Amino acid sequence: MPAPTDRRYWLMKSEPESFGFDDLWNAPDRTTGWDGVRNYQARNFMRDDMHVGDGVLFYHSSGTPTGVAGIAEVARAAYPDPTAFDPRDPHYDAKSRPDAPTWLMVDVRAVEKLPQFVTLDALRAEPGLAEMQALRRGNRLSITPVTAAEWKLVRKLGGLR
DNA sequence: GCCAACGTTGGC
DNA sequence: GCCAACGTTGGC
Repeated sequence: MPAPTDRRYWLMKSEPESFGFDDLWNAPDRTTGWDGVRNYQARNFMRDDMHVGDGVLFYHSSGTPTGVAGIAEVARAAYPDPTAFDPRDPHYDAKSRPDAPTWLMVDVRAVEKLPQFVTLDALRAEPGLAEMQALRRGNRLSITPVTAAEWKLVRKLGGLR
């Protein structure tokens, strides 16, 4: 674990129809590999800024409702995403090679269930979250940084202290 | 280096 | 299903 002051926070999006927070909670070791990221900004966050122990807001996108469903953490730092090497995989990318991987992934572990699901409406209604990157208009990044203040507020909205 | 076309994301 | 927003691609 990094020192508390080094800990960073993230919001990571997943579509609950394919993999939701409950799926993570029920997974072996409550952990899964976050594969399939094919966006350079998101990759760079994983490669350059994510550390084991960082906090993760597990966000359900395209769900009913959308919002933060649970608390997770980074369980393994960035490593090559093998789905990019498999021609049969929907996330296959010929330009990513095992000797020079383009795409990376991290492992994420569920840590706490939220007593209350934090809907997108609830996030938008909170003045302290007005600047949160994931809420900015037109944002499509699947991984975005969250400040320590935003992290605390979202936890509080979810019924945690 | 510009920029139009295209594909994808994600809220509604 | 629609569509705004945005990243990527590729012709020039």
